[in-house]
Amino acid sequence: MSNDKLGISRGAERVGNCTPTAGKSRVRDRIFETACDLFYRYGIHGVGVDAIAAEAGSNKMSFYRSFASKDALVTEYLREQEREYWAWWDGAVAPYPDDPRRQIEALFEAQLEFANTKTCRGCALGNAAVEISDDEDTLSTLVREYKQKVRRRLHAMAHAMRARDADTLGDALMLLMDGGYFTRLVFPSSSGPIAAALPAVRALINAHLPAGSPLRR
Amino acid sequence: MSNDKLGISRGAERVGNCTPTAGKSRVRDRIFETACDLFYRYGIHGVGVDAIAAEAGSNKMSFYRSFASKDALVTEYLREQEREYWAWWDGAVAPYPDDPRRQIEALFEAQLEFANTKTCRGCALGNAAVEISDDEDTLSTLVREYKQKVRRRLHAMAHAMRARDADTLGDALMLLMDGGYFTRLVFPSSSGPIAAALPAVRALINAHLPAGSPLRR
DNA sequence: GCGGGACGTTACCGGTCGGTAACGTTTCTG
DNA sequence: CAGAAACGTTACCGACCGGTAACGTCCCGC
Repeated sequence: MSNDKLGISRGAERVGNCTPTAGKSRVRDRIFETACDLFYRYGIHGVGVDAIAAEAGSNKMSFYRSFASKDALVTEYLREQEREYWAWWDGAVAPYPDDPRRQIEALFEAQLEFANTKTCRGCALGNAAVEISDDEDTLSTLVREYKQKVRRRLHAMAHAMRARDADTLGDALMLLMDGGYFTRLVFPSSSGPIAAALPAVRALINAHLPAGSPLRR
Repeated sequence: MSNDKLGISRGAERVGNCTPTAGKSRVRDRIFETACDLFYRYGIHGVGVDAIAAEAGSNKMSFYRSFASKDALVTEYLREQEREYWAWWDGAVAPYPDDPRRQIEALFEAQLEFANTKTCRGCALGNAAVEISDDEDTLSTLVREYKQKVRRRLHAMAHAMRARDADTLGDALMLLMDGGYFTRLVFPSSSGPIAAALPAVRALINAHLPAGSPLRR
């Protein structure tokens, strides 16, 4: 009777010999994924470690064997969100190398697509900025540096287009993007103002390109 | 027989036979103002009733003599924020009746001015949307109706300008405005992207006005 | 088969949360 | 002046918070 009838079905991914560095604790990953999900849905202050561990099918003690504190988990959560965000960004931009205008449009197209998903609750890092106070140093600097990086990237893309007032254009793009995330919290799917981002982006870019630019459309 | 126990006096209106000591700082008002300040600065979930009462120089018991629950206080806080917001809006718009374009620009000028204040922490109602979950019905509907009203007003102003694609223009303005509030949480004073809102607004309006419109600038 | 690491379980800690009871004290007013 | 609001103070409640100790159990690699 090798039939495993336990309620919690462990994955069958335990194949062959496990490399000592790869077979890290499985509970930790489950807890972390659950934490990311709950933090994004209910906010950092709205979820306790007990709820996280329970939702992951574990318990608080196992949680504290994998994470030094809730704060450490939150930090890791924010870092993971940033990592995924840049992967998403690069993925949206990759099909159009050397075409900064198309890249920007692709970014806002991808954002609209994301806003259409049911699980979308705006920008995780931006939402964290609302919850955390300025005196929480490690968290707030993490969020601030993320936002600064977004800004720099948009500035760089505007410059690559040879736009006049490129920084101002980049800032305006950032306002449209963050405004989309912000309004998405209230307006379901893409029925809200976020649908107007892409046409606004196109109009703004045209307004910042010289009359004879080949990028005008 | 009818002994009025727990008579919620509710008597906030000093109208009528006004006693000469009108305007005495009632505890309820002090608590409420303190709560509004703390909620705005540290978030709704970040402040407890004990801290509110203490900061107002009172105590928890007196708090619960004036408010049925923390939830009731939060509801009143959001309503007050909305009231102040529309007063601010009307004040910014009032100098330019029958000039919708100038009204919109005045709104964004006022927003930039507000962003320059030290106490600015973005949009109170919008921040609340991040903190509260969708299943908190009264709060979330309050915020949603507020945002819908903002959207309708911007649509109306865009229509009043005889803009083509007026709703899209109004939505884009909303994105710029909310993006300004959102980014202000991270970028201090008006050194952030919010400074680019006004030029973007002007460019977008021009792009939505017919070639011969007298409102083009 | 044996040791050890990963994991579950229970109990507990001090603190804070929203909320209440009972009782004094001040202050205004009829 | 007397009464009654309005307000302050202390103590308490159950629940939950982040975090820890001790112990039991399983399972894997040697």
